[in-house]
Amino acid sequence: MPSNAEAAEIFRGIADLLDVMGERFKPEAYRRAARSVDSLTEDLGAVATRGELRSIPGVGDAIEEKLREYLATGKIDYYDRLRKEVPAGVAEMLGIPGLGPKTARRFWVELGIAGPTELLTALDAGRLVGVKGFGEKKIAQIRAAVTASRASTPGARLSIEVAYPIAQALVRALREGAGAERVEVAGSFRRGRETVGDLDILVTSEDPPRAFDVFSALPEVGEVRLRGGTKETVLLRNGLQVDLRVVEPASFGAALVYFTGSKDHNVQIRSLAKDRGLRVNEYGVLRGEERIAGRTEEEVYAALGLAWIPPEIREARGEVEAAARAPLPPLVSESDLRGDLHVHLAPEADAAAIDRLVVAALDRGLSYLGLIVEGVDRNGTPYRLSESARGRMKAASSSRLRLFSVHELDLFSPEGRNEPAAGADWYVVRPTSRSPLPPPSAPLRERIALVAHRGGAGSPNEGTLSAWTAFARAAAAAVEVGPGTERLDSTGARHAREAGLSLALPTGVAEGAESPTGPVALKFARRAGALPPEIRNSARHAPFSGGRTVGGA
DNA sequence: GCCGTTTTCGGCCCGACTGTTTTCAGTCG
Repeated sequence: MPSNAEAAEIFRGIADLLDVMGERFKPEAYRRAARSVDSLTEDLGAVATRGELRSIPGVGDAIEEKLREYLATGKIDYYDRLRKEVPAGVAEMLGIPGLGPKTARRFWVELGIAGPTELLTALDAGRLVGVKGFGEKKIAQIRAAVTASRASTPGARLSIEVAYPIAQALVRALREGAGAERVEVAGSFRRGRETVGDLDILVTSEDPPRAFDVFSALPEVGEVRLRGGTKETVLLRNGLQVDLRVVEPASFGAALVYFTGSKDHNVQIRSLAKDRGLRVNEYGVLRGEERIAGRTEEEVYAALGLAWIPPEIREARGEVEAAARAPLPPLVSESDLRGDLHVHLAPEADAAAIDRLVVAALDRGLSYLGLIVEGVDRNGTPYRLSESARGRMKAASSSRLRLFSVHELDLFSPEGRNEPAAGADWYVVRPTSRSPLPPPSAPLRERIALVAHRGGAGSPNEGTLSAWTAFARAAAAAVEVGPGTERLDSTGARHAREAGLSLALPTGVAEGAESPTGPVALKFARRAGALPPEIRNSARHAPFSGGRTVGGA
């Protein structure tokens, strides 16, 4: 069964092998194609059927040919031939930090070292001593790296909702302790990718060494990997790598653009700059030696003739062309949200918990909440909100904040409930089987607030996603976006938008001020390019009432 | 191998950091 992920994986394998063989530009070409294939919202097979493989960024004649071969046969002959030329272990050595293609090739060709295991043996036998370019420190460094990469799993990425509180804590500590005026987390974290490989933090500071000292002394920090005049790299105790860079205020915007990426986005704006006789680097936009922009991101984009581009969509998917034509329409932001359709409280939540929730919701400027009073929890155990909490709901509901009761229904479960029970204002439904999903009954359809995904671990595959969005369309219901396996990630959200569905965003209001749920859900929706009118719980839509959708999409 | 309203051929981001070096190569992001 061919899959987009497998095709991308093969391309990355080809890139690694070409790297070792000393090719200059082909490896990047294959990696670019791999990234594009990974970010598709539909199966390659469907794209191929329409004859549109060439429209995928980074796919030209040669790679289109290889994609067709892969779809037809499940493999790519070119890859198999490369693998015969280069031992698997040689490419594997690229995974060792600090060891790149040049070194891997030298080990293989000059010393006959064909993998991490042989490398370790060679190190123990002292075979690297006296080899040109390998001094004492370099040898020690390689030994440490090869040992460490065997112990840990290199390249492991952390989910953004796990990284979120860590990033918040580091930012707070830098603001308070290091005298840093501006502190910003850049990189894929800022772009709102589902996972982050490391954190890139930018600060402005009069005294970089002090900022580094304060940072290295934080309890989260395990070891300092390297420290220069402007950059420090540390490894947190949990294994996450964090880069801290000190930037002057006049360059802060340029540095933020540069380190936010994505790589493909940066390449695109650089080549645009070049066309205009300009140069872009992390210090600014330069005409000759003169810096014409750099303090803010807006300034940097403006100097290139572009409107400011939100970080979440900087993926070289047409956003640069759009920003060259006109200002981009504002993506959904926190201030657009008017309510939450799907609030979970613990089963033991009492009347006081309702009161706390009301305060939190009013603090955030929300005007309605849909509270789950009955449903099924993640383990399939029936869930029911306590009597005292349910009793308090009526009294606590006011014209400033309306509280609605919501039933969660597992559709097409063995018990097979596809009919609304009495006593709920609206319903959150979770399709539990794959296609074909029969559409909901008419009385239920009227009162579905949103559809939540019920998947196993990881993102749903395209088949599941399609069946699920088809069901949501039949129900005229919004689909929920955000972290966790019961919601759509940004790729799923993009798919849903393309299918014409509106989205529902959790606010995390019941989870406390530190909860990553709301901010992460927002990033996912923005990454999918969602505008306020497409969000069911934005100001553009009134809440459900009397069993009817008001202003629904 | 990809890409182009200034190119169908000749480019392809560029600077920090480290280590091994007498001026630079490799790696990384």
